[in-house]
Formats: sequence, C-alpha cells, structure tokens
Amino acid sequence: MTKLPDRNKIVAETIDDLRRIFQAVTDFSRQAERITGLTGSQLWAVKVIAESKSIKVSDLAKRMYLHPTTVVGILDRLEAQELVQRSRSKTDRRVVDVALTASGEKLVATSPDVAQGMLVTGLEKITDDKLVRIHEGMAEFVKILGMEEAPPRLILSNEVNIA
Amino acid sequence: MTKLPDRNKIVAETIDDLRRIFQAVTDFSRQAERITGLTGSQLWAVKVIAESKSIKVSDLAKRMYLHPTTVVGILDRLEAQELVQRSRSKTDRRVVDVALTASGEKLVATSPDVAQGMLVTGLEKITDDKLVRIHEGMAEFVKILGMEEAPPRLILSNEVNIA
DNA sequence: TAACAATAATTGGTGTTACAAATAAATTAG
DNA sequence: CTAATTTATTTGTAACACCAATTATTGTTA
Repeated sequence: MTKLPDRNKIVAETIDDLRRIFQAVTDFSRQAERITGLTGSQLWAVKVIAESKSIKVSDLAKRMYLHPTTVVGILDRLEAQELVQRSRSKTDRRVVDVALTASGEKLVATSPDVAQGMLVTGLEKITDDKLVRIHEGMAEFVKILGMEEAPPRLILSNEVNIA
Repeated sequence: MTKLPDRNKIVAETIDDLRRIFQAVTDFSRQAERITGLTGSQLWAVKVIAESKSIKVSDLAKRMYLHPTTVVGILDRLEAQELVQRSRSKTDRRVVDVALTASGEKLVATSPDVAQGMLVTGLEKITDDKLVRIHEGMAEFVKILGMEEAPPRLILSNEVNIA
C-alpha cells in the first residue's frame, strides 16, 4: 500500500469532522429538549418505550444501558407528568409493564427525531452522488470501528464523551 | 439530478451508521473513565485546562459550554484530588487561574484521547484509498450539517443525544 | 410439600452534574 | 468618587447514576 504523503493530516481532519458532527448532534438534542420540556434521558426513555407497545422495566433498563434503579427514577418523573403508565403484569406479578399514555404518544409524534431531523433537513436537497459518498464513507468508518454487527441502538445517553 | 431508486434506504443506513459510531464513542469513553477514575466532565475539564498553561474559570466555563457554577464544582473535586491548582491572578485579583498540578499533567499524558484512540486503533492498518473515502464522506457530512466553519471543539459533554 | 434460590421492581442513600439566584470582592465607567 | 460591571463563589434545587438492601413473586430441589 503506497504511503500517502499527508496521512496524518487526513486523520487529523477526519477527527475534527467527527467532533463537528458531535457538536451538531449536541445542538440538535438541546433543541429537542427545549421543545419537549423533557431531559435527554426522559426523552430517550419515551422513545424506547414507543418502540414497542409495552415494555418491562428491566428490559427498558437493558435497552438504555442503565441501572434499573436509574430507570425507576426516570419513570417516576414521567409518570408524574402522565406521559407513561405502569401496570403489573397478569402473567408474572413481579414484572411491571410500562406503556405510553395518550399524552405520551402525542409527544412522541411531535418530538423531533434528532438524527432523522439532521439528515432530513440536510440531505434532502443533496445530489445522489454526494449522498452515496457520505454513505460509503460512514460505512467504511463503521467497519474500521468494528461495529458492523453491533445493533444500531437508539442513543440518547448522558455518557457519550470524546476527549 | 437523477433520482436514486433507493434514496430512503441509503439515508436510513447512514443514520444507522451514525448510531453505530456513537455507540463506539460511548464504549471508548467508558473505557477512558475506567482507566482514569474520573468522570467524563472531569476528564473533559482536565483536557481543556491542559490546552493552555493556565486558564481562568470563566474562560474554562465558556470552552466547556457550561455554567460557571458547574465548573466551580468540578474544580472543587479536581482540586481535592490534587489534579488542578487554583491561584488568584496578580494583575486582576478577581480572576482565579486554574492550572494542572504535576499529577494532573501526568494524567493527561496517560489518559486516552477517545477520538484519537478510535482512529489510531482502527485506521492505522487501513489502505490509503479507504482512508481518503472516509475523509471525503465525513467532510461532506459536516458540510451538510452546516458545520464547516464551526470550531471542532473538544467534546466530552454529558448531553449528546440522538433520538 | 417445604426450604431454598433466583428474579423483578422498588426504596434509601451517596456522589456528580447542571443551573438559578444571591453574594462578596475587585475593576471599570461616568 | 459613586455606580455599574465583571469574576468567582455560596446556597439551594432538581435530575441523573449507581450501590446496597428490601419486598414480593416465581422457580427449583431436596
């Protein structure tokens, strides 16, 4: 493989681009918080709950990569705002099923999907070949990171950090 | 511009790739936290302080996009661990200059730079043309997001969310 | 079946982050 | 020289994130 004269420069620029992307996502998510009035974690939980009609607390914690106790607190606050509803399962009375209320569903419908919104607003008016180039570059990047087979989980975490 | 037959599919895949990248970053940063024993915000602050020999609290807050009071708390805990040192400025006795201690410098030297680490581990053994493709795709993406002129700021925030 | 272990959600407690409001001290402006 | 501004801080509130311990239910096995 022929050595590029300025590989290091390209790597540095790529890192800068990655940081810019993170910044853009941060801005979009702050916007989402302002619009919905919910915190990032709360909005994240609502989105995950919306994925299925009903989900048990432990599964919700697993999907959010959070400790169950943390999820309980988030659910307490969401329930106080009447966005979600808890109910004991009939088949197994240990489990608690969490579902969205009518208000919760409405919020999901109107709350902005950050990643989606970023691309929809930005990519809609772009040419095909540019879109393809972006797609190829991203796919290659994911492959580098060894994340091809990782499930593209919904991300709204408070623990996403780049140094 | 000719309409691709499966534009929507490509957009969806690109979003999935973005999520995978976020997940990779999350994993890397957790690793960094485990290694250093610091929280994300603390590590972030240390990195920013390390950028210049000495920085005043208000500037640090601006660079971290945080409220000054939040930074004061973080500095309290870093100072308790003797990683940073506060001193009143001679020229303007209102300002407090924050600098790294010897231990702080050592920590910076050994703590992993997440974005850097991601690419160094992944991109080192990749071919030139793949690297170029990634770079082009990322640059195009940044342009789409309207972030070309945004400073690629160090990111270690607790509020990075994708829905 | 009865004792034991495992699971599910919760409570209580600790530490960190994040901000708003108010304060104290120093500098700058009029 | 007084008034306004700047700088960092304290105080208070809320959310997040986890650990340890608890209650209730289900499963296992002796």
